[in-house]
Amino acid sequence: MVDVARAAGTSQKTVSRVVNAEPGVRPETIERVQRAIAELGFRRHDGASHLRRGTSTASIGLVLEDLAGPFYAALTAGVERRAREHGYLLLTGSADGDAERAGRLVQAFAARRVDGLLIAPNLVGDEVLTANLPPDVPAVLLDRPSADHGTDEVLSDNAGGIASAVHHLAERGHRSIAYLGDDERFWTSRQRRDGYLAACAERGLGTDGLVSLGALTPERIAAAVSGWAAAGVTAVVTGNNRASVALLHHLHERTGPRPAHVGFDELDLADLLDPPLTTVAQDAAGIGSAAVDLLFERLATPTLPPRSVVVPTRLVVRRSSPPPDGASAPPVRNDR
Amino acid sequence: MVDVARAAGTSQKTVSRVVNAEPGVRPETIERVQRAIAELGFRRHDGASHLRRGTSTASIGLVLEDLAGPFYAALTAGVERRAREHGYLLLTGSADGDAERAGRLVQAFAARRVDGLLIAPNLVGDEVLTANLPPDVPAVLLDRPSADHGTDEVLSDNAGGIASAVHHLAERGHRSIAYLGDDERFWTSRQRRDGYLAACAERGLGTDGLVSLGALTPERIAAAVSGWAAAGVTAVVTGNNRASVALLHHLHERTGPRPAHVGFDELDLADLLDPPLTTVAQDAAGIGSAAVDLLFERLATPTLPPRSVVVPTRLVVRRSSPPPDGASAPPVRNDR
DNA sequence: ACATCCGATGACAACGTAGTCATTGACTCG
DNA sequence: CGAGTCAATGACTACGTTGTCATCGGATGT
Repeated sequence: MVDVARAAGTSQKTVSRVVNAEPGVRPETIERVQRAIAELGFRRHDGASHLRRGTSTASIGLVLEDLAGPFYAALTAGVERRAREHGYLLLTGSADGDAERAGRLVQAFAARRVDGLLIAPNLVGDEVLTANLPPDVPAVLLDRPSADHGTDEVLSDNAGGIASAVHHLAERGHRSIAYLGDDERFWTSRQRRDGYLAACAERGLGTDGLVSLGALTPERIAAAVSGWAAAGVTAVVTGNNRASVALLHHLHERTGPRPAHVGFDELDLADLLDPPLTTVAQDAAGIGSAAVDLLFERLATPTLPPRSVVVPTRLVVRRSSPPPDGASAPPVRNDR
Repeated sequence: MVDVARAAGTSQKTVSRVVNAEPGVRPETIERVQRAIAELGFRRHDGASHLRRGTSTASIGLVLEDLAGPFYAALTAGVERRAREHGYLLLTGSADGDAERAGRLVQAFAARRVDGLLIAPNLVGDEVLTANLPPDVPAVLLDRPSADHGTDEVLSDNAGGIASAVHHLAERGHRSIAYLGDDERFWTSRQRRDGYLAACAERGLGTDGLVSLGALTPERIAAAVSGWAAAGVTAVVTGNNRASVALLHHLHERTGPRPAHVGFDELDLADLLDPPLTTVAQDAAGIGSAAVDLLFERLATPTLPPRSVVVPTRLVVRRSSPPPDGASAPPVRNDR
């Protein structure tokens, strides 16, 4: 600004006025200053401006597990869109399963004076995570609960989504429904398993020996599926898209009767599979924008009590979930 | 720092020394200062530090078309990982097809004094884009060429990738190979079409009436495919994953002989489709990390001439690209 | 005992910007 | 014609930090 002022023959303060479109500058002065700005290629230093004004940086930090997954990508897109609507910029970082890395990201974001943090890595333990959250920066947890519900959180309706899958299958006549979940370290994994158990209990369906949680190795899946077949299982619910894909791979490589299948998480090509996969679609972008909304509300009113938002899921019925052999025809369409 | 200094009974400068681990502070003083820091929850203001030091902000800005797509998500993950390895933070924003929005993002990033820009939106016209690039911030274009090659760029081997698809099909005995591409506004769309034309010419294959570029509406695809069938086409190459999916949908909903099909861009579930789709896989993460590498090289040596990096593609042969009827049958490999 | 040196520390300025307040000069009004 | 008003502008300072240089007290050497 000093250079511009010299070029325009004014003071630095007048340049500041022109840059910020403050009133009280003669039109011809504005003109001179703007010409000097254009000539010198001047651009205001936002950091210095924020420092002097004491205003916020108009930015938020998003910590993810891994940007490349479809769920996190859609979530990030939702966050970014809503943030941009408010004129905020988005800083992103992935923890990649490393709690220390997540902590460093949080520290780095806080040091940059982001206005708020959105925290989504689901591999990092609750204790580690909440212990590392700076107390002076508003944070919203995404797709994971706050340890003591002392922080705003946005969750998918995991239990309800799984329940909708179970009810859908039960209504089509399935009486023995199994659950294939991912590693128990994931909170969502445990949560969905519990949703499955609750829905089955509500329906009076047995679940003994029908739950398999753990790493999604081909061996484990083969063992689980063959055990279930022997036990008369006619339908399987998978707890996330990695489990769905793993089960699909298994079924793809083996012959024999195919259980009905509903997968949690939408798959991009679900309707091009054979058969098209019935899924419980999560609204990842909705989770992201809801989190940004919570954050802005807290920025406006810091005294708000911690809130928890549950984003509904949507059951997308396709053809992988027909009634079991011998059952009556389902309402929507009749397969096999 | 002033508050910390008061609490620790030192000067603010000594706090600065402790915070930056500068030598020449008595251990007990360090101890006192650190206790005060912990008590007050002090955290250094990185913005002020950068301002005073005159150093860079250790951040880069990434402008995308749309974060939610798998290509951009993988690209972003590659960028973020490499940036983090250098201790840099990543600012992201989506243009969503709006050139003005892309321009605003660039301006906002530049005002935040990012050290460099990575520009990937492929819907924004070259002229608009390059006109809006600030001359004083190093930029790398991703997956799109620089108008006059005056800027560093990282491109996928579009022509080579398409050529590998054409050669693969030709070697399996196809003599009439069609090309289904996305809207001609996309540079990659034109580029890949040209790659197809060149490869066919090299093989002596005709292409008259075998090229269809445009919006991927069901009507257009149906018209193109039925025309091609009449013309004796036995294989189709699709120019991006949206085209692949569109063609798959069309083939899925219709009966009759199925042309061999190779799709540009990997699909997550390509191997679960029926038949599993042969694809030309792009290394999106590789494009991202290569772009970051180019950027850091330019930051180190600003006088470097503009460079262009081409990231190779990889042909993933699956079962959707068998020889035409009448040729010998390949089980999994076996050509022609 | 005195000069010297050195480790530890603090005072001050400056990075680029914007808020506060004073100054200037032209203009209006009685 | 003098006082008052007002628009336009600039001088100065502070935001939180770090580089430079000065200061201070004690230990060392002769």
